[in-house]
Amino acid sequence: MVGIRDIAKKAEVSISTVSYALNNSPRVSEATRKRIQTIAQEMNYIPNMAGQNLRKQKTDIIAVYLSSYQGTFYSELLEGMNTKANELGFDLIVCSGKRAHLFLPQRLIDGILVIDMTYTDEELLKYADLKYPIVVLDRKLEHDNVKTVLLDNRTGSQAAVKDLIKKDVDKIYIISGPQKNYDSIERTKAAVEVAESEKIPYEIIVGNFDETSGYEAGSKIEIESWKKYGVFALNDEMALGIYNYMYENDIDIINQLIISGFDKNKVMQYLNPPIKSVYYSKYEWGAKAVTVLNDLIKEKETEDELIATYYGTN
Amino acid sequence: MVGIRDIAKKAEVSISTVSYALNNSPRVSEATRKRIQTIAQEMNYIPNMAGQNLRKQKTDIIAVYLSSYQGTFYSELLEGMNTKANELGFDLIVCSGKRAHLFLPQRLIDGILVIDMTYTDEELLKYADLKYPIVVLDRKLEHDNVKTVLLDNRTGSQAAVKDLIKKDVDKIYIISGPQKNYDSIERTKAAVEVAESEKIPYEIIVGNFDETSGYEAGSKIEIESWKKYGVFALNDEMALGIYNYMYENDIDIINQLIISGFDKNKVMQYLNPPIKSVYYSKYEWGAKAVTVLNDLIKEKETEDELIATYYGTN
DNA sequence: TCATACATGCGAAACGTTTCTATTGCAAGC
DNA sequence: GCTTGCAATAGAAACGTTTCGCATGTATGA
Repeated sequence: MVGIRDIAKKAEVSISTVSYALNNSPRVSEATRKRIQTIAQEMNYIPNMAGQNLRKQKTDIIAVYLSSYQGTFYSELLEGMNTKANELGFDLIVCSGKRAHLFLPQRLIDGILVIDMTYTDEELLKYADLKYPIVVLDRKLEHDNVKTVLLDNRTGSQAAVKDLIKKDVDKIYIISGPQKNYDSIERTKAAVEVAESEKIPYEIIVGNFDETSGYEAGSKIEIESWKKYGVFALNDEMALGIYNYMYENDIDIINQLIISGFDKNKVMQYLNPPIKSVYYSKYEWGAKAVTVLNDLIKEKETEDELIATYYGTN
Repeated sequence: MVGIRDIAKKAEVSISTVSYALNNSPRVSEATRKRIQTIAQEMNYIPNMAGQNLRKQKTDIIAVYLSSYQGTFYSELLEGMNTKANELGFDLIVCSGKRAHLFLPQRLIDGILVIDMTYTDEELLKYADLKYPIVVLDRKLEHDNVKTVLLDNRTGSQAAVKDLIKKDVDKIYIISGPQKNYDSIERTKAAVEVAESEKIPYEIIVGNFDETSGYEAGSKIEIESWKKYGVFALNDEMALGIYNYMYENDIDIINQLIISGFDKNKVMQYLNPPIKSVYYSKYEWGAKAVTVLNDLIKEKETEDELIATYYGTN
């Protein structure tokens, strides 16, 4: 392992000079800077992060905490985060599971992006009290050191329900996610508002955002043949479950029952008929979240953000 | 930030004693160990990784290098890796993009799992020369310090082609991936062997593992109405592209042309008709890779591994 | 000519741990 | 009672950097 010392020896200067040279500090002359840098190159010097981290008390690494790697859902989000993070001079690492949760207090990373409901609000607020920079994407949290970058669940949900109503459905089923889930609550609220203001009967069935719960929800929908139904599943996994149930039970998914989803998973467009879904740029979502986190870390003024959503097949 | 020093002061012992106590060393008495540990608890002490890493010259972190987060492909693989890594006392982080590539030489991590063709063989071998523990999942590499955990591409491919032949196809199209891609080469080889030994005409169309290239490959397949064709796409993305092309061009995907894929993506089963695909446990693949990496890090004897594949709709 | 300023470089401390070696005190063995 | 041995603890060095404060030498201005 060649270190800064070895370079100093070879270049016959002090280690501090080497450090300054390698960091392009104006405290060394142009000449020695160049000289040292080429020597470092020749010796294949690579700085030791542990040493740097210890001294600098920062790592320029930020992390996303995911509850699981499952699901196609995250890919685009992560791409957005990664690109923006690199742009801002950070490395992004992705972690899942409770072990990684020590990275932040252990100062291995400079900040976190949370989209993982297995972390409780209390836990996160505790970290926030300790001034660790945190951005959450999966809940609303009130704290000076925590920022939120959330979806505009309202607009998309409203559009979805209005679309169902336009198709002349007689009743709308809203298939919600877990009871305390922020997105689920918001989407439900917006959907209910539209249904009520348009005076369309509606019913809420509680699911938990996975496909099985959608399937089960499907079985709870009572279908009378002379009526037409709209089903607004609050995410696509559940929409898929409902689709499967209806398909297996020979329900006409165009004329008798219309399904709308949320998230615009790729699968939806391969279904026959395809299912409309609320969509938004996961890429932009991820990028925005990182931008806000960066502001937090650099102690710039920063605001909570809202990511726009749209509705359609697009 | 409460550190080991603060605890020492409070407990009125030396910092070395604190360190021993916190690490459950037998060098301190049971009594003081307990005493110090409760004090540490009370003070909310969390060890500083930078300090530990610097001193211990290791981090107990391993990383997966992915070329992108794109695609549902990785989810299960990562779950397998993560679970096994935690079991073995490691944290797993997921990195994508060229920036992260310094983590290893910078000693931020103890070893890497590579499934990212943007890293060249030379690059990896250079690291291997430096004794960094590396496991590759996407190529075959001959080096004492590099182990491979690969798919058994042969068995699955052979089964897929045999299945097509059993369906009485008159000709088989093999849609390959990138020319130098290890998996693609192996799958092609195995497929060709079967076709030749069974004396079925075949043709290879070069794709690049993405959906578009599959679509284009589809357009290159010349269909004569009195013949029946088998198409073996070397991954599911391309199979999907072909499916789309055929669907748009009204080709009968049951009687005129049969598509087989590789990887068993979730989407495949929602297609109508569903497409058969070669499958294998990505979870097991990931877990095995981590096991081998662990052996390498701990300098245990270890072997290259081969992950079994199967064929079907299951 | 002398004081001042500045460019350049050096030495040393610091970051928070772990772990080797040294010291102390006490019990056991003769 | 005196050595020996061991358990328990303390001291100090080390890991690899960065950065503060200081020293040196040279150029500048009056």
